[in-house]
Amino acid sequence: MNTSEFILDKVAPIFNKQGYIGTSLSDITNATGLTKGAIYCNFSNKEDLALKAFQLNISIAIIPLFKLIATKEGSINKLHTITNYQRSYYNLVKDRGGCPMLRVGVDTKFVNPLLFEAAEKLSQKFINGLIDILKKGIEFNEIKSEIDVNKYAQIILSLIEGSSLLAFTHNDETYITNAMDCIDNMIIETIKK
Amino acid sequence: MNTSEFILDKVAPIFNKQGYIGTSLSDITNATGLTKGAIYCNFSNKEDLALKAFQLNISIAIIPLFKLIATKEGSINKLHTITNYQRSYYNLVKDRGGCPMLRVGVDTKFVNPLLFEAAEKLSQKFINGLIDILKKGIEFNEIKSEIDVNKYAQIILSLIEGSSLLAFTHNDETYITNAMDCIDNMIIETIKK
DNA sequence: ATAAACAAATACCAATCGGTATGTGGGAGG
DNA sequence: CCTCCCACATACCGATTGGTATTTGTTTAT
Repeated sequence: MNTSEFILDKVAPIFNKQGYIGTSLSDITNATGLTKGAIYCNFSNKEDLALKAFQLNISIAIIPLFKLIATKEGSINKLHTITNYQRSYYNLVKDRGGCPMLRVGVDTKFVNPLLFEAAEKLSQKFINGLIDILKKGIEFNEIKSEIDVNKYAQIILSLIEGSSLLAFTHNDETYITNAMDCIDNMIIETIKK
Repeated sequence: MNTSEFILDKVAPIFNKQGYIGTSLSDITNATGLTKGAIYCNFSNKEDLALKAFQLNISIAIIPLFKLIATKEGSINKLHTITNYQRSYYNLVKDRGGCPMLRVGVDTKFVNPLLFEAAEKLSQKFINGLIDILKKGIEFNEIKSEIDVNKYAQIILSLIEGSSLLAFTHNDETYITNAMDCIDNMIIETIKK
């Protein structure tokens, strides 16, 4: 692990907990034990560091899910893979300050266009992935053809993000497990053939 | 409208857009046209101002829903009142930076315990209200007695908050309307007798 | 052996942060 | 008419902000 990776490893959870503006250069130097000289030798500025910290956070929290889905066959199976992944999501990100997509999405919209765009794109990628799963499910006769794929994709992601938010505001994992139960037992049951 | 109210009126949307740390005293003086002397004459400090700005934001965005529910009779009717209110929520808060409960919930957890506690309590009040509606629905034979009231309360609020988040990250109101359709057509239909 | 290249530390910068102490002008009460 | 009071403005405070220029120390290549 080189110095850049070391810095990101120490700093990514802080950015996710305190936000972009809420994380100062002294927070960063304190956490790493390095000086500003070292930070600016490895990153062009605070925004660059924050963006790469966000990428590290999602590479731990969200990208593994995308990769996991890709290995699975069948739309219903892929959807259950998502809910199953999400059931351990609370423990996965609890020490890192919660869902990074959620954090950056609300935190940076009016404050940092670059970071917000990254969160927006990731969220759109998630939606597109869900739409793709549903469309393929219709194509391969797993899912009813009359359903609005866009609508169900939005509902599923709303449940995922909303339950993640509430789980962390109340320190209560059951928000996530109950929301995933809803997807498994109600939503998937009504859309599948 | 006195000076305190004038300040809060100008400042509350800014706090909701930029967050607690992201809103500086100069943001506040610029927005109001007043000086720091006037600000600190009406509020004891920045935290006090932020807390009262949050209370103003929820008095516009969320409290009206609570009051509206109280005027309605019947659990199913109350639930539809919530989804109906939420369908105009995007336009209600779009110029104010989105849902204040969501904003403060993610923004202040590791940064400002006082503000976070306020958001946490409001969120819990929302959940308790939902639980109460569901329990009364069971009591008065509107809702199936075997359902887990806590679970459905969590699911409904997850859909509300999650769809609000996504609507604002993508500037797309349909996230909310589709999530409310889900509550109206799927969730309420499966829990009612 | 020496010089170039590099990463990191040190020292420093103007600007801004939240907050306070003092000044001031205008309205109310005697 | 005077004085007190109070809301707000002005001026100022130390601390911290993000960022940079320079220095130091080590490694590498010639």
